[in-house]
Amino acid sequence: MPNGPARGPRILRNQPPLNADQVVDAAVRLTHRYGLEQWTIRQLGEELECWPSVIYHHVGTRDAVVTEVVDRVVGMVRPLDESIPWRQSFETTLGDLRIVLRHHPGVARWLAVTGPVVPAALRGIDRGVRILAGAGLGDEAAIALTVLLSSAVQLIAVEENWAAGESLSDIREVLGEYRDSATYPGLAAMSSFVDKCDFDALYQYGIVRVLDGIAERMRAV
Amino acid sequence: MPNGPARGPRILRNQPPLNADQVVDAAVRLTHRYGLEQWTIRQLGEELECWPSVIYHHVGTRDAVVTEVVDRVVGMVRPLDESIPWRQSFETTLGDLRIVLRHHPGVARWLAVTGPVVPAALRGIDRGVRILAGAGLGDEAAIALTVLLSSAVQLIAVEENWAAGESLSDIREVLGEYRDSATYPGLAAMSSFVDKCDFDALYQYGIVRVLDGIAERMRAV
DNA sequence: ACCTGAACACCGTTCAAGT
DNA sequence: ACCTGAACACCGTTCAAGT
Repeated sequence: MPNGPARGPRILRNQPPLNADQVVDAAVRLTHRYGLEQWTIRQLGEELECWPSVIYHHVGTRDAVVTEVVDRVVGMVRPLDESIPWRQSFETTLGDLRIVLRHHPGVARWLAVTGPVVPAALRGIDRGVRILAGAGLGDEAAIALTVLLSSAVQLIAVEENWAAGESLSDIREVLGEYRDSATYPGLAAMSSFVDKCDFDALYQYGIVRVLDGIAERMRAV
Repeated sequence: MPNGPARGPRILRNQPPLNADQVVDAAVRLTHRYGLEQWTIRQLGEELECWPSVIYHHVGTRDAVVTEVVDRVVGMVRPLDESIPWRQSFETTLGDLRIVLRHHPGVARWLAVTGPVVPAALRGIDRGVRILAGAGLGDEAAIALTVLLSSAVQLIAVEENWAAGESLSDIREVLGEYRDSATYPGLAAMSSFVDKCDFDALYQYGIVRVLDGIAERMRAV
């Protein structure tokens, strides 16, 4: 008998040929289940009941698969509405962005790190810049949208990370020691805030602060 | 003769024993040179002329070494000054933060992802919360500081990433195709903004927007 | 206490060979 | 065209053995 656990797929493919779409579909499923960086090419092969090399044949490297997954996920976000006031349009779409990204852990972090460089994001960026420019920001629209979007995905990434609590030094654990500290009242306040864990409020607060800053800038320009 | 390249350190240690500090020192050097996530335990062993297992003996896992590096780097940032107006104090320290983090690539991203959970950051957090609370934000100080800090490290991480241009789909390359697009004027504006690459301006703009938002909130509370 | 050196259980990726 | 299956060159980590 062969020793050790099976390395390849347990069931040999006796099925119609795979294509790139099916590979990315499976990768989106694994991302939903485990997170974008929590699955391996070998796991994806098991999900598809194929050898890892088949994935390379249809899509390419792991990075290429990941980029396709992000593109799919970003494509799920409802686009900005140009027929309503700029602020309301952004609040709606950014709220929807959070919902979609929370269903696909790790994608927010990827966007924060890599930037929104997938095809599905480009339409939204174009519209976002035009809306901000039209609302009075003019040439500053691009930089303002960059700040707004990177703040949004960063806040979602922070929230995912706090919720997971996977890191070596978990933030709640570290701050918990100062929960009732009289010598460090600031840390005590931060500790109780982190304990409450109100992520809706964190996201809302951050987005509103940036939007306020942008609105003020509109008045000044 | 032994085949293949040497796996272990080329020169055997004939030196005084190592300690944890020296291991972290070396890791800080490698971080400065290559970035926090660009060196391996084996490379660190070569830098120290020791076997990888020695690192585990003195410090622990790679994550533990990384956390120590981040602590050291955060400790280099000039602390918030409580004797000047809150806004000036933050602008100064956040400017210094950017300089320090840019000298140690990858640390900004680690802070963005993991949160400022290293000992060296706690004093700064305590002071930051107290300053904001005293300036009129009261109970909102903790959430506001969270938003401000996460925006700052995120903007620095973005800047490092754009400068490196390491990712599969480089942002300049992707946007470059729309540089003179008439059908996507928003993307054209974004492309020319990214091309200019004025990172000082990006950081400054983002920080000032968030500070403006916080200042407005102070007036409302 | 500190270091040696091999070994383990993973990775992503490549490639000649099969059908 | 698409899939097989082994192999390569890495990782982080562990551990018995040496001094």
